[in-house]
Amino acid sequence: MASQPVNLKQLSEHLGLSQTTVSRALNGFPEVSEKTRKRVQDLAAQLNYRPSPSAASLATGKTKTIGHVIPVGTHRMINPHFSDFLSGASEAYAAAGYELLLRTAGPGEEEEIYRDFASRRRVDGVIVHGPSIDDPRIALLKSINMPFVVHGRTGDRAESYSWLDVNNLSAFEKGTNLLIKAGHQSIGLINGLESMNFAVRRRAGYEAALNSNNIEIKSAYIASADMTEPYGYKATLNMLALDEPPTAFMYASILTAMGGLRALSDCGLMPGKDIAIITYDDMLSFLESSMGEEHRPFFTSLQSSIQAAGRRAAELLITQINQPDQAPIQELWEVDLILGKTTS
Amino acid sequence: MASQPVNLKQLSEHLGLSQTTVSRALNGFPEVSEKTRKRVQDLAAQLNYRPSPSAASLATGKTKTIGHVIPVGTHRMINPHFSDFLSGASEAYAAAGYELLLRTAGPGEEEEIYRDFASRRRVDGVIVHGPSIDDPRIALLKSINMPFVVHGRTGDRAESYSWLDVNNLSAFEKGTNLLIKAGHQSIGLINGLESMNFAVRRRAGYEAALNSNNIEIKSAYIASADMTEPYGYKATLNMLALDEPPTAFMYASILTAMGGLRALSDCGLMPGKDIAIITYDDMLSFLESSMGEEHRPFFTSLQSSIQAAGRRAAELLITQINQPDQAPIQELWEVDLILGKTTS
DNA sequence: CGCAAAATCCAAAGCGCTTTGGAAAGCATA
DNA sequence: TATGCTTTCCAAAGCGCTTTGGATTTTGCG
Repeated sequence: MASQPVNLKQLSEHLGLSQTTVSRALNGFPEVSEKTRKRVQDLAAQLNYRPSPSAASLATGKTKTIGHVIPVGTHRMINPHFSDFLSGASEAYAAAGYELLLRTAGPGEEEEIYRDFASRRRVDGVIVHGPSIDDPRIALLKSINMPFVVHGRTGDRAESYSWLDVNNLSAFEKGTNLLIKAGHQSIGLINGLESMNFAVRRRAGYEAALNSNNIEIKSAYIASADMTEPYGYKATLNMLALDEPPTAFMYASILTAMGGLRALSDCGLMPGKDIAIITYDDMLSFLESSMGEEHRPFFTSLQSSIQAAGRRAAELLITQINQPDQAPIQELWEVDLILGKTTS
Repeated sequence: MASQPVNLKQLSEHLGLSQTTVSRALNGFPEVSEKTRKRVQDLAAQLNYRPSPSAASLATGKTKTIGHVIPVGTHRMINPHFSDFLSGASEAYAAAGYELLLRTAGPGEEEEIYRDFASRRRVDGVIVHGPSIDDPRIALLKSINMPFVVHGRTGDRAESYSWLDVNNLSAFEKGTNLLIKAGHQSIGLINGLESMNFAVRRRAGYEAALNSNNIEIKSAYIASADMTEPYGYKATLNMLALDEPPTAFMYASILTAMGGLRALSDCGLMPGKDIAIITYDDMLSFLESSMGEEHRPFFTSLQSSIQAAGRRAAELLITQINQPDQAPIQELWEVDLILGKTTS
């Protein structure tokens, strides 16, 4: 069944047709009759003919490939948030006949990789991960004319390119307000890295809620770093050691929240009783539904699926590649507040 | 500086040389003088010339691309273990001028993807992830003549293909023996999915240790599932609810071990005091060194870097692609037992 | 039936690279 | 100076597709 690969020439000879006609039949051109199209498709399927991507892309200039450049820092760590995003994106690519090229980039390597992609025409477009406050990649990609969609967005001129983001500000404002309404006045924020745009917006939401309730913002209650479990653990321990420790915590990721849990356990504190916790939850699949039990999730959380975001961002990029003159598309997703056991 | 892309023809015209000579100069062929080679390289760098991958692969039949097909199950979850493996592999590819093509495969989709890769000549080779007990992919890849390296291995005839694996059996035997020497007779095993080859070997190591110490193997002390946090939590809770609960636990992954920690905390048990814990640790980068504090790691663990495994597997595959007639290579890595705080 | 228009199909020219089979130039030797 | 080897370079033929411009056949209609 899975015989030797067949090329267009051989296929067309089998059919007694020209390569032109066969190519057009398979690519859905109108100038070929339905009868011959059917005949071509059938034999193509039977001989297991598949067009060579190199030849097709040489002829068309399109690669049907999307590049993902994931930042890995010095320790070459791929944050698990990316894997779920990739999983979603990869699903959308498969559905549209695209493929995903993955590169990891240490600090400062990204620009060179994008230039490389562009000058070799290696990919048709890229997804920009983890935009910083005013990310230089945007200008670069525009200048080299490479289609892109940003997951997240940068500070200003966000209308000039396509992005997909969650409403981080309103999410954290919502969460903080819930804690305040429950009577908390001292709320710790275990934020992500504040050179990242999303972290800045989350902090802004947190501060907006405090301000509108006339609660003083204390820098001792705010931590910022890469969202790992150990960081969550240490930052929580540090704040609990303050003279006036927070009575509630907001976490920027479920990973750091899990570290926080470990810290509470060390201190003999019960989440939901002694300390309230709200965490942002990207719905990382390997943790399942917020580590939920049957009916009630464990964490009270602000949740939005990063996998769904990956899927949608991929779709946006593909439409943009196919319709280059179309105006940039922006999508802002609202975030759900889900009540769990970590707030009373 | 980053001007419009230049092709070979233009470059050779600039130099007053033929395309042949320029191509050979850049690809290190001996029949071109060092003087002209230098001249070619300089101008190529100056004009930012980069050969088109599609054209090169059409001409050579090589794609300089490696495929990774990661199983994602029904919920399309990419286990974070894969991300670290990918990160390591991607580093090796970059160093060797290769690139990484990522596909996710739901249940039963893998075979079709491999066939697709082969008939379209999309990649030069693939890495096989998560081999099951007697994995059909091995035979398939051999039959379609696709170079591959397996991360892990299958049951038998493992000498007939290239793989890189850790010594799961000796690791779990070592760990279990440590617990037995510390006086534990009831040891729970929170294993991975036992359709996976590595999980079978881990269980075999665990049972070997029990057997050689004349301890009865109780099926109630053994759990098996995909290695997620919630599974670790539930399985631990279940065993703790037994009439004679285990006094020690072995976990197949640090993710499940974290779930176990949460279960212990629910039951008011202190790891390292009331209950001993050893976990297999893939050194997932986002959890840092076994969630270690300053000098002493938290978990007592069997550790082996999955990122390093990714790097090495990639290297093995590349050598195999370049030397196709060479005998298959196998590498078995021993696993270190690191003492932490979770065993007294 | 005859003719223009529409429907089908095709030959051949690229796309940008590698590689085969020579040709021309440089060199030492006799 | 002529001879035979190297050295150094080149023209041209692919690799497998898409696409332009044109040829051929079929159809519609008076």
